Parts: sequence; structure tokens; C-alpha cells
Amino acid sequence: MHYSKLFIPTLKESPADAEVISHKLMVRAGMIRQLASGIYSILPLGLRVLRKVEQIIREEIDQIGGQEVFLPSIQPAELWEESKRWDFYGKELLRIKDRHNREFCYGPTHEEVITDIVRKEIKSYKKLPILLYQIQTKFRDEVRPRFGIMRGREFMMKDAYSFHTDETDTQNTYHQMAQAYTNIFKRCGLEFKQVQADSGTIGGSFSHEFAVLADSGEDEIGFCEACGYASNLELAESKPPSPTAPLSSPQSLKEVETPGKKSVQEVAEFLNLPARQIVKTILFENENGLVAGLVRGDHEINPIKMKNLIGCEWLQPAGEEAMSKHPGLHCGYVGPVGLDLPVYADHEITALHDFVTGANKPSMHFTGVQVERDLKIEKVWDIRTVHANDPCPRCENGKYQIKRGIEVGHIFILGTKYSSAMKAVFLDQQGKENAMVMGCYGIGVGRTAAAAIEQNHDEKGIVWPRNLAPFQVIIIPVNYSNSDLKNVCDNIYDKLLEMGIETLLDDRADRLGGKLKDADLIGIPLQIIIGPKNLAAGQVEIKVRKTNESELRQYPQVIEDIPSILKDL
RNA sequence: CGGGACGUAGCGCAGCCUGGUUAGCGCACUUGACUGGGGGUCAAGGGGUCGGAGGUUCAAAUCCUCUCGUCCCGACCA
Repeated sequence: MHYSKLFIPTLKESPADAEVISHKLMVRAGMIRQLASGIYSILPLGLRVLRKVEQIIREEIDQIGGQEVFLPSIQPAELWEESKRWDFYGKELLRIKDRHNREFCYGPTHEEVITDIVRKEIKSYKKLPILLYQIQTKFRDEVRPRFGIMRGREFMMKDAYSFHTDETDTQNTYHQMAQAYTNIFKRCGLEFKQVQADSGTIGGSFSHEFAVLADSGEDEIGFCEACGYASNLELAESKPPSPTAPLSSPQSLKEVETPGKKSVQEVAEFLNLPARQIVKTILFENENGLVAGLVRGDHEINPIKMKNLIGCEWLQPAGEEAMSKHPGLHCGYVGPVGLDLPVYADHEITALHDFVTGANKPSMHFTGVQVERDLKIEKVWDIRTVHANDPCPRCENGKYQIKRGIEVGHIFILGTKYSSAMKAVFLDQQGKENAMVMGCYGIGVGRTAAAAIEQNHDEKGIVWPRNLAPFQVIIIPVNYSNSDLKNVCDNIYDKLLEMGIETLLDDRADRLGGKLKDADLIGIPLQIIIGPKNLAAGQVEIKVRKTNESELRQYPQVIEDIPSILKDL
């Protein structure tokens, strides 16, 4: 490709509305332009990169038996009503009406559509399992889109869906998929972790996320270097405390005045105790009313763990309104002693003695509280969020590290949630009707490209991992209007193309400096710089973008060397 | 949805507080000349409903009201 013919509108300055580096660089490199909040046009250079990601995905998913389909972006409301998600999905679902006033949505995901296809066409166990996937744009009306195409409203996504006769078979595909994802992200040149994850509103029994480690990530990942355990912090398990012997002479329960002291810190200072001797009581409401959770004063309760433990439809922090309906609750002085609500306690609580809780009276706390003697607990479980350096739950001496991550892929076992709701059933060998067991597996294509930039850039611009680079080589003549230089450039260009190497020839009339700046910015892995001085000695300069190292090579021998040079990048 | 900020040429910004000829600057763009190994120099140009509507005023980019858009923090979320 000749640079002068390519539409690559590069910018010297970063756009004012870009925050993270990948967003800035994608705009500066002329890969994307914003049309509206969270909605981007992909320009030629950006598209070449997205196509690379897509192609890697296709090869790996095809490898495990996936079949690509292309699905409608506009989906009828009826389908979403069947799965009960028309109401449940909320405002993120962009709803539209056609000229007949029929309701549709712009697809944020395609479980309904794919399940509809499969239920209509597949009736027998003989046709299962089946793995279908699509690579298309989807739309989620995010509350707050940000970070360029990393969290857009319209975004390119690969979604795969599998249908099985039973859970075991689903797990097989799930594990194959996990391996395929590992291959994909390795080939993309990313440093990532496969982490245990919450299944969120998609629903289902268990799931893993693939997280690219980067400071700009929106997720927090807890992991143990020693044994490799890794989990989204939302789910990261805490190690149960080792049992402690009961005290020979426990303190007795005592009410003390704590005037105006509401927070753990205030109470701890006032009573001159460490925060870990205070027990926090946090109230939530769900479809059945209020529930209480107990965690140590120096810990934070984890609502997702709470919700999973209780097994309720929804759970949210109790508002003032809900609290005021229940007598005896005073903000800042809530405690579990004598509380007539279901109480769930973090397992660390069981290792405490002589601790402090609210007394359910204004400005009063209990001291000398004992779990066994004073509390009535529904269930003791792991309901706190882990901290860095907490002991690893899976090995002896490991400790948690916490880093931020970008969620580029997510795989779920859905079970029969959608197949039951939408009657996707098959006949088994006994002629008995069963709901299909499903899995679903997503990869954010644009987000993967953005994550690659987050991990691979320097002050000059993008440094593409070789497999994602829009071109492998860029030829930069000092002056393309010089016929000697032009001949050499053209020759190298033609030969590289013959070898199947994607090559960009910067034929622009610009000065060298500008061309080099652009080449650095758009991040082509290998630059071949051709100038009159070196050429007089029969040499051209090759420069590796990543290391910034350059060396002189004999022309035309250099042409033969390029493939092996590229291989090492 | 709560809090904060911004909107002036393609991009980045100044001017606004304290209203007053023709609204500036850098980059980019056009033409010409010189130049030619890391965004070169000189000269001459083109490009603006100052986001929109309404109001105050003799006079509004500037003050007021409303509105639209965009970004940030939070809540939310695959």
C-alpha cells in the first residue's frame, strides 16, 4: 500500500476528550473518530487491526469446531419477553419502534436470537452439540461510556454460543473454549490472566474472565503468584481463619455510650481499640426485605458474595426509607445482638472474641460481644472483599496480589436458563424431552485492540504486537522524488509483497522527520529507511520500532533478511 | 441518576471575570521559492452562524435564563 493513497489522518496533539493512552493514540494514529458519545467510526488503519484480531479469533474458534453465523442487530421485543429480559435488562437495552409501532431493540447480545434459531431447527440429541459464533457490532446503552472504544456503547464483539445434551458436555466445550481464548490472547501478544468471575446478569453457573493487566483497567484482579489462583476481586475467595480456642474468661456483654461515634474508625478511636475488634453490620434489602451482613471493622463487605450466598434475585444496600420502616435501626449503631433480621457473618468473625458492635440504640455500642453466646447467625460464610497480602485460599504460603485488568473475554456456562425459558428442547435416546444446556463465550474485539495498545506503547506512539500490526513493514525514503531512491524503494516494496509481507511505502512528499514521526505513531514493527548517503555505500537502515534499535544492511541482500528479522520481533 | 467541568476555524487553545471598531494564537490546509536523514525557512492566502434558542443592553463570544452536546468523578454494568 502506498501511504499517500491511504486515509490515515494522524494528529500531533491528543484530543482533549481522551483520557487513557489507548484512546489518545487510536485517535492520533488515525484509527478511529468519534461520532457520538461511545460511538466511533473505524478508519482504515483501525479496521486493519480489528480484522487481525477477528482473524485470529476465527482461526482458533474454527479449530474447536465453531461455525460462524451473522445475526440481525435489530431484534423483536417478543423474543426478549420470552427470556424475561425485556424488563430485566433495563435502560442499557436500546429500544426502538418500527413504522408499525412494533417494539424492537438493538441487540446488546444474542442469546435470544441464537436460541430461537437452534430451538426451531434442532430437535434431536443426534444434532448436538453445536457451537455457533458471530463477530458483529452490538449496542449497549451504557450509563457512562468512556475510554474510546474500550467501553463504547456500540462495540465489536465475538460471541459464541454452544448447545449440549448435558452439563458434562457443556463443560468440555467450556474448557476447549478456555484453551482457545488462551491461544487467541497469546497470539495477540497480550499479558493476561484467566480469572474466576461472576456471571452477572447473563446468568448461569460459573464463568471465567480473561483480563489484560493494565493500570487503566476497570476491574480489579486478585491473584496468587505462588499457585496461580486468580479471580476477579468481586469473587476472590478469602481463606477461612484458623480456629481459635475459646477464651477462658470472656468479657460479659456491656452497653457503653458512644456519643455521636458512628463509623468504625470513630468508635475504634473512642474505645481505644483496633478496628478489627469492631464488627460492622451492613444492611441490605432484597425481594424478601432486609438482611444484615457482618464483617470485621477493617474489612469491607462484598455485596456480590452476599447475593450469591443468600441466593436472592437482587440485593442492594438498604436505603434510609427501608431502614426507617424497621424499628430499632439507627444508622451507625446497628448491631446483630438481638436483631430480628437474617444475619449473615463473614467467617473471620468466628475468630473474634470480646468485640464491639452497635447496640441498636442511638449513641450506644456493645462491648465484650461473643459470637457463640450473643449472636444468632443464619450462616457463616466468606462475604468480604479480600485485601492485598491476604493469605491465598488455595495454597499454603501464597499471598494475594491485586492488579487492575481489562476484561477482554468472558466465558459462561449458562445451563438451561435460556433454553428453559424459550423452550429449546431436544429428544434424548429414550425419546424424552430435555432442555438444552448452553454455554456462551464473548470477546471484545475493539477492546482487545485497545488493551494491546495499553500494554504496548511508548512516548512516541503505538508499538503493535506483530500479529496485530496493520502492516509489518514500512519503507521510508528520505526523498521519494529522487529516482535512485524511488527505484530501490519500489524494488524492496515489490519483493516484500511477493513474499506476502504486508508493507506500507511512504511515498509522500513530506520531509523525513514527519514521516518518521508518523511511522512511530502508527507503530509498524519494522521500518526500512532509505537515504542517499547510506545508499551510496549500498546500504539501507532498518529500525525496530519496539527497541528503537537500527542497523545498516546491504542492499539488496536486506530483502532476503526481512522475514527472519520479522520472525524475531 | 448524583457531583464537577467544558463547548470560539480540521486539531489544540487564548479572549469572557471588568460588554465597545474588522475575534486572535500555534499546528494543519492552499500557492510559490529556497530546502531535504527526526515535524525546516520565507512570502502570500483560504477557512468562524464564538454549540443552539431566548433575554438584558445603544452595543453580547463576554452578563442572565433555558436547551443541546461532550468529558471527568461517583453510583451502575458485560
